[in-house]
Amino acid sequence: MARPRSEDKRAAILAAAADLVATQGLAAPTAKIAQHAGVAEGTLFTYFETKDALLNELYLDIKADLRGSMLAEYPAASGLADRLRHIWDRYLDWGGAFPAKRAAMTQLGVSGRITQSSIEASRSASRDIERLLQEILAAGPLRDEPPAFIGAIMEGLADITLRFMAAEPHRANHYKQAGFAVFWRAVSGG
Amino acid sequence: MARPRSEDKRAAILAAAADLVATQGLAAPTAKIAQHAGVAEGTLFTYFETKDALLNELYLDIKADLRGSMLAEYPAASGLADRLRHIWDRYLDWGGAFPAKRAAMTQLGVSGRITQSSIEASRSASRDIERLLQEILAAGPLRDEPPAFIGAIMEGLADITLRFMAAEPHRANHYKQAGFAVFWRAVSGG
Amino acid sequence: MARPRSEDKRAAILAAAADLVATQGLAAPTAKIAQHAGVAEGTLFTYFETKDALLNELYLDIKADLRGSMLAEYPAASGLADRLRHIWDRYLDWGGAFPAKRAAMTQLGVSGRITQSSIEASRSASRDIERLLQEILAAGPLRDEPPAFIGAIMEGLADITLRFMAAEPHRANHYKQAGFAVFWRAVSGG
Amino acid sequence: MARPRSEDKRAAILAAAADLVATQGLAAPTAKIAQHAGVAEGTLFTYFETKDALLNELYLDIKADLRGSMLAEYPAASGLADRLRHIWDRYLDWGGAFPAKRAAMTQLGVSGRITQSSIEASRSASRDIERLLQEILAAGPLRDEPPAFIGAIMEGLADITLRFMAAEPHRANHYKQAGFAVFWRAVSGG
DNA sequence: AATGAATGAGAATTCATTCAT
DNA sequence: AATGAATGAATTCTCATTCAT
Repeated sequence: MARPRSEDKRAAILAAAADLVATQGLAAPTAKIAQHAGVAEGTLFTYFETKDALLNELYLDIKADLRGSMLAEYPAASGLADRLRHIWDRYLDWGGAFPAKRAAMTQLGVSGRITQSSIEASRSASRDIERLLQEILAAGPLRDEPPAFIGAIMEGLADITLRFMAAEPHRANHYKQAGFAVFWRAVSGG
Repeated sequence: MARPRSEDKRAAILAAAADLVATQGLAAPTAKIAQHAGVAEGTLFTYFETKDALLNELYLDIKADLRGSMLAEYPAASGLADRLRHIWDRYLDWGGAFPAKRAAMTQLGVSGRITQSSIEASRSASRDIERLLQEILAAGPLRDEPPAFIGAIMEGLADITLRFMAAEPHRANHYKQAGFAVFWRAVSGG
Repeated sequence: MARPRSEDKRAAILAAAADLVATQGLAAPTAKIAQHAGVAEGTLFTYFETKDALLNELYLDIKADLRGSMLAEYPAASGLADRLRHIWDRYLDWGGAFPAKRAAMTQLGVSGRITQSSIEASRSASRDIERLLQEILAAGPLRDEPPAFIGAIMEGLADITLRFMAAEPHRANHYKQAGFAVFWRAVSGG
Repeated sequence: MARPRSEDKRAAILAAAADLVATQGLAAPTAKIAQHAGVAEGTLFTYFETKDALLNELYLDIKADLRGSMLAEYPAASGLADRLRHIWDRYLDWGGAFPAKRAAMTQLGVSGRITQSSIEASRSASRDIERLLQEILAAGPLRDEPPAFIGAIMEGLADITLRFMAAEPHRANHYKQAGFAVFWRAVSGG
């Protein structure tokens, strides 16, 4: 089992899962996911051994996608605030561009169905970003906190910001700025 | 004339629901909730018309509980930082004391099964606290943001802090302080 | 148990049962019947030991009611056709006046929940009418058939007639006549 | 490519449903129907979306079966009485041969769970027979009544006849004749 | 490998009946 | 006697997973 042949199908199933988990939560039936992906019910299980396996792979997939977005065109040579701003903006842009992925990520995050090892895996792949954050903030008040704490704060503030951006689209830009200002103050000390 | 409905049973069902939703998510079966509460399966439905009704009432109940905790012994006469600190501490103490309620609240919050009217109801009951926050922060950089935004930031940062407190209990106190410091900087500008 | 005190309540329960059985079939919940009758759920069971007992008593009650209607003002001294017509008219008038009773009677009749002894009881009480029919028809082609057969034919034709009267109210009178003509030909031989 | 849906299973489920509805009424559980049909509980729902859908298809199925029986070997060239007698006999033979189907048909007919569109569908398929009846009876006293009225009369008298045939099997033949005589008089006027 | 029918263990409710008040 | 809360078996339907084709 689990001997995928077509990478396309695998991707289609993951995308369908993201969409349905976003809109219907974890209760989204595998049958619907398969249908949405354009494959047969049974096919889903040749790509993912169980529904939980699918959810875990979806989690890793989305996290990797987000990471990729944040690191693309990273201005390594710019100043501290610019680099932080780059990461922030990329996070929010990604969240705005792929609301289903973001919503699915939230669902999965609190679901209790993501295994410890998936969490570790994602976290260790995020080490880059955390190191970045840590380095950026080495001079600030959070210099002695674990990078995961700083990462969580960014994620949390970004999520809230995205929520308000979505709720009041015409003020999206305002919230994007305001959110960053909050984050910047929180981590830089002013 | 007949047996009156028992407030105890209602409370037991809500408590059981909080526990099970916290550990197993929204998929927690009503049968298990009833059993956990020490009543028959059918009894649950004499107190709550449907599972969704139960979840909504649980949501309101938990929110009200948290509000009560935050406002108890509120030091209305103290200075700004003290009052903010009171709210923060109460939030975290409550979260530490009732981890199941907190976890259930998170699950319910992202579940999509809480009706708009439940959210409104809870929000309007929270107006007090939001007004408080807003008043406290009237001089700071967030003075022009909607109180809900400020409330969400507090909630978000408090949740993250609680997560780290739970993960590293021996450093709980450290995180409580550090979290408040982050919050304070975020909203006060220094 | 089953020691009724108020004849009114008993009657109210029977009436409510007739209404609900007519509209919702035998699946009509006892709780709804009780509510409709203005008594508590439990009260129903002090008047009728079980739901089946209620249904059987309802059956007998309706049958007795119908019998009463058919025999009232019976023109014993008139000619054959007049007497038959009287019975026919009374049946249809009753069915038109109490559609719920008639519908309930139909439901109960095919339900398989009316005991043999209820059926006997009702039949033996109908002996009067059957004897009447038999006597009336003593000269006709059905003179050697069991009275129950003749009774069933009348009931069957009357039910069909009522159905068409209900479906086309403006032609109700026409069907009443036409139905009788059919019945008369069937049993009198022309 | 996968196992095709089996017409046999579908038929087995319908047959099981007919049997159980005949003996236990509409309350017959889907679980028992499935078991009786030799399939898993869930399988029933791959062939029929809901229990109501099953009941409706059962209704249509039985009606079609009966229609087929009545029209087989129809002696189109014979005289009026012969043709009518053919239809009558076929109806009674069918009812005697498939008592479960007949009983189920009765239950379904009064259940209120057959949709208007099922009734229409069946009725329009019966148009042939009704036209036949009407044509046959064109010269009689019912020539101006709607064919549905005539059809209902035949059905009603046939059902009663079947009931008496079943109750007194040794006189079955007698009732079959007597019933037809009643019908013939009723519709032909002599 | 792909399909979708088959499976049966649950899930949320309902409801006749009992029983404490 | 009257009430209506309490009970738990029974019901319809869903869904992850398996398996014949």
